[in-house]
Amino acid sequence: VGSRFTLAVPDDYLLRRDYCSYGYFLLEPNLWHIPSQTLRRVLDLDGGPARLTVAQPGGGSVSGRLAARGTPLRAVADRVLSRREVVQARLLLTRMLRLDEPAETIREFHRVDPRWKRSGRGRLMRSPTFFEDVIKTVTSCNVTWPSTVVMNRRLCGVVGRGGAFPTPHRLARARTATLRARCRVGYRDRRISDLARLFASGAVDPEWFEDPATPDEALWDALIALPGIGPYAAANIMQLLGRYHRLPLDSESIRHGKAILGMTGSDRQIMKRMHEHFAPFGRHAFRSYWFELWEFYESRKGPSWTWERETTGTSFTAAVLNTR
DNA sequence: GGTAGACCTGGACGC
DNA sequence: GCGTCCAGGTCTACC
Repeated sequence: VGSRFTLAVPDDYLLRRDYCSYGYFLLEPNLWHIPSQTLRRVLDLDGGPARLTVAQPGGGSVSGRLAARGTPLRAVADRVLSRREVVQARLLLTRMLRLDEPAETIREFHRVDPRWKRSGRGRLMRSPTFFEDVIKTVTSCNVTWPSTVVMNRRLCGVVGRGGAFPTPHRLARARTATLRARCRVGYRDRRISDLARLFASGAVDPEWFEDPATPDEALWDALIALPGIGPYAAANIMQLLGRYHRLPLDSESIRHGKAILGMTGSDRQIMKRMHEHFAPFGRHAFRSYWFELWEFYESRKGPSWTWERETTGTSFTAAVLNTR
């Protein structure tokens, strides 16, 4: 029997809705277990990898009830964790689930964009570490979703310890040829390797990037300077850091602008109009943009907490793209 | 300042 | 089956 611990959450927090809120929830080592409506994931802790299951009591129903909101989360590990490891696991889960984002911030978002007040959407999941967010973003650039799924599966299976996401040190030690041949990252091999070395050596200090006091512009410049990080990736990492002012616009945004918002013109013009369209939402712009996209996906695939990781990898983008 | 072409993988399509 | 084409951001070279 493994260790158990609880996690307090903000009063609006609903695990299935707030965890299944961004595509990374479908990427390994993350797994949303649909029958039990629980989050399962391996964390690489001080004493080695541990498989955690996180549930929200009362949140297991797939119906639309919001009764479980604010109920503390229960985490169970598959082995005994030291006190230090429990602290570590709490910090990682808190970052991933954004449990330290106050309910008041979400209420403010709903005042700015009332469309999401009813569902309560507003929180976005991310990775337990800044490093994983950066690498996952690189694996999502210039590929279709199924390739991103494969890259993350292989990185965890080939390089990560016990199926966990690789640490900077482990990834820095992996040969680029291994990343290319076995992890299927293609030409990203060198960039991923370089990023891992920057983190492992301390040249990139996650604390500086995570610090709310770091100015937006300085953050942007530092991100753009990283290998494999261009304007889209930098803007996406900014939102993962909780800075929602900038929109990471990609080919999906163009599709959305044309199909849903009825925009016309060249791709370049649509990009510009998208930025203008969401600018009034200010520091919540990305949330407004993202939940519009998410609502479109859910209109085709049902609620995100019913999406199968294994089939979504191949069918998801195809189904969405067929609407063009 | 902007932009053409290369980068790699996997899915779609035509034969 | 097998070959060809294409989607998808970043980077370099060049204007």
